[in-house]
Amino acid sequence: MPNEQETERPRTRIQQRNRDLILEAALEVFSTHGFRGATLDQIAIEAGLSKPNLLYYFASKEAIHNELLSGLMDTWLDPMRAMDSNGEPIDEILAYVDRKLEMSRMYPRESRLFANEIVQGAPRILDALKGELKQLVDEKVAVIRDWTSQGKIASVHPYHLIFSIWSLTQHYADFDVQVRAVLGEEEPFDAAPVYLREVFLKILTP
Amino acid sequence: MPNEQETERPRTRIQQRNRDLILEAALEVFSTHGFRGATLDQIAIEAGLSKPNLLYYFASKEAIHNELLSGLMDTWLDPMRAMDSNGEPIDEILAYVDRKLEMSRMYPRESRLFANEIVQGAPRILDALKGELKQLVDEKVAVIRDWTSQGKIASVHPYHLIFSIWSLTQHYADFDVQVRAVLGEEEPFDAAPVYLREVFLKILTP
DNA sequence: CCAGTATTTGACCAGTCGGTCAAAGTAAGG
DNA sequence: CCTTACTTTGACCGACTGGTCAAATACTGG
Repeated sequence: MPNEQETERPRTRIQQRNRDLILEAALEVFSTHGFRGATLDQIAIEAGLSKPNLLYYFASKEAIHNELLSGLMDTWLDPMRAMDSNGEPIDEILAYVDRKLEMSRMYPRESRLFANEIVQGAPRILDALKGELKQLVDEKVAVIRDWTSQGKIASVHPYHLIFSIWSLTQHYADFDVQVRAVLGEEEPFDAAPVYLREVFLKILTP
Repeated sequence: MPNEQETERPRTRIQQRNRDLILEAALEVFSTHGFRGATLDQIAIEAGLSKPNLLYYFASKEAIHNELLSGLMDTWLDPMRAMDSNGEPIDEILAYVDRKLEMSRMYPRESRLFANEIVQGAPRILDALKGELKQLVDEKVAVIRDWTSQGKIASVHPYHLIFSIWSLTQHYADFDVQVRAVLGEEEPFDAAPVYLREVFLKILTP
């Protein structure tokens, strides 16, 4: 049984392929219906496998969801980790905004998966938010405070600055339907990068 | 049968009270689990009524959800409607931001109800987004364009300006759990109004 | 080619889902 | 007080839920 030891990677090519198929399908379904709204049957159909076959590779519905979330958490925080405390402050933050927006454009389903989880109270990743996430944010906040005190960027509340970046970039993935409904034909991601760069430049310029 | 004609208001006090109880309970449940993740049994328990009794007042699960959404849509757009094209441009926009943020603080469940619906593809309110919402936004965008061309506010993409306002204000309701996890003890809504006012002042100042 | 292992699935299970219905209970007006 | 309309509910329905299991099938190394 391949799912007995969750920590080690699958061995065979079949296991690798099917786990990938399942996670891909699960991402699709979980991101559009939330955890409780998603069903194993849906995921099975989407993956082109039988339901018992899903449960041969993963112990439970929750196990699939957990795998997705924890696997994603790392990737998701990469753009923030890449902020360089030795770089030029404004450039570093603007580059972070760019990376984050690009992430939303490339991986909207991943963004919505997190959005669903957090909007619904984050019952399954609250620990990661209070731990891993908070730790990284605290670290970067210290860097931003440093930049502020050196007069390199305007004096803004560092935590809320970060919330702004998350909020504005993820909005284009999470609320994509609404944005498109309002814009009509116009493509959201055409003007968004330019607009956001402009906005954060104004916010950060001392 | 009180739910036969959906357009007219309930007559008796009992009907009024029970419909309110149900909608209140449904708001609680739908906003934390999304449409598919919510169950009638949960809503019934939350409302202190039996499940068949729910369905005596509302035709179906979807009818309850629809009633909530359409009832909310109006209230939700009020802060934007209140923008006065004859007022002082920057004041008007900043006041709109304030009202919107206050809305998120006072009615976080309503905000999450919409967030759930839209993140999940807005299958039940897409028409309202493309119609009512788009119309109102288009109207206000025209006003903003006017202000811009008069040099009263900085030249920013009006649609994306509005998306910013929605995004930043609703973030504090929809992602409340995450914001609190990162901030620790600090109360989000203490600094948020000040920060947002500061941000939009910078964005709008010509 | 064959034995042993990895993979797949049909049949099935108990619990829950949204929803129905007839019957019982309650309120109100004359 | 009694009729009539409104309200409530226990019992129930078929469909679906996450999950199990034994048997069947495919794959692999020797």
